[in-house]
Amino acid sequence: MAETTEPGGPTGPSGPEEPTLDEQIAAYQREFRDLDPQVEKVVSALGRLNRRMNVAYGRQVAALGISNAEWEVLKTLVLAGKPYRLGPGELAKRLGLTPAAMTHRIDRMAGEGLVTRDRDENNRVRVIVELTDEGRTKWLEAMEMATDFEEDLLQDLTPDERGSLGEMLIRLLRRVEHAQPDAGGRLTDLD
Amino acid sequence: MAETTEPGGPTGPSGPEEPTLDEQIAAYQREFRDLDPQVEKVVSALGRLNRRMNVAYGRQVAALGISNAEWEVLKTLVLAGKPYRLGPGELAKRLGLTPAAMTHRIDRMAGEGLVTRDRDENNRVRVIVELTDEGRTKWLEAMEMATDFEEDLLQDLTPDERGSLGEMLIRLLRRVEHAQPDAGGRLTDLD
DNA sequence: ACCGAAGACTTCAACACTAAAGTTAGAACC
DNA sequence: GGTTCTAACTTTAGTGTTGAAGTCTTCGGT
Repeated sequence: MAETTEPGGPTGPSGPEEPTLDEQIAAYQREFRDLDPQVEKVVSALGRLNRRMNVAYGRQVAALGISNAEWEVLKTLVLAGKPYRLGPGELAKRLGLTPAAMTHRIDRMAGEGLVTRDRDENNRVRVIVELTDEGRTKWLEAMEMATDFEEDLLQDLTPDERGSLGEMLIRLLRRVEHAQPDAGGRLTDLD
Repeated sequence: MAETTEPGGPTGPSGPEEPTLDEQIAAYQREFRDLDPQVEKVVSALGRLNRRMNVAYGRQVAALGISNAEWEVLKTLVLAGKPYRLGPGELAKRLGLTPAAMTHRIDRMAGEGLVTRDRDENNRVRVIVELTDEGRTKWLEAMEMATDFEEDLLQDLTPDERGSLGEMLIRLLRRVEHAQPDAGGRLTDLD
């Protein structure tokens, strides 16, 4: 409830509250002098936004009976274009996973009928993972939900604002990609 | 030189390449008509940017001998303000973890001397996790690296641009928070 | 052709997280 | 004052991921 944390009385049965974004920035400034609040605002908002969005995506695809992880695989295969085929190694690289994790994920998805796993005829070392029709249908359903959600998310922004937001994000992206040439980028952690 | 099954001829010795952001959007438009490229640009850039940033953060804190996950805990405790104390349950809620995961994470961090774990004197059901001096020092070191990185990241943006970027992100954040009142927001998946 | 080396995936052991059941201290009630 | 309820944390079982070792196909030298 909208009650400020009252120190002193044994009033509050509830603990401390999660800080809002502004409170968080104020707290950092208190604890760490050398901080540009404008920079921190952008970075913190980016982080929070992405976390919330991932939670939202996760819930949506869960309604289709697939996990966020599986959806990522479907997206990657579709992005590869027809005939929607990639090897486990390539998939792993694009998804930022180890080959071992990829093997297991493909196992699962093949068991669910979302993809097939076959050896390459011409080179029997290689394995080919291919999207099934069912997998493509799932992708399409997820994509429809996702785009609806994304449209709604950006609803408050004018076309001009959308354009300049996208342009600025891409500039940031370029900068981080230039500084970090993707050398074995494992995601140590989640968000 | 067994070429990968590549439609379009023996183009190159290397396999298919990871799509750039523009290629990705073009591919989605090819596969999925009902797509606003401007929206997709914003969303895709957001996702990629966050992924790269997390990899970067992970590498930086790894240099200090801690994981990204541990850094999150340190940040949360510092944000709580002096005397840098929170219960496992509250920590779990703020980090989006289950209490079980929190127990184990605290175990580890207590073993490393980053936090202490004690029972509350007044209420022996509760446990208090408190940042140690060493933990606070780690946080400070990580914070210095992080802010340097963030300053560098935003270097190409003018102060006006930074302001409007932050403002727009906060608008998006509000929208997603309004739509999703954080009802048990578990991160089903990472990225 | 044969043998060694490299590449691509899989298997194995260890670790981290989730969901659900279990434990224990404090509160509420009669 | 004892029984039951609730809250806060821990333990257990199962899933998913990493890093390292293992397997099997293909390539390159002699």
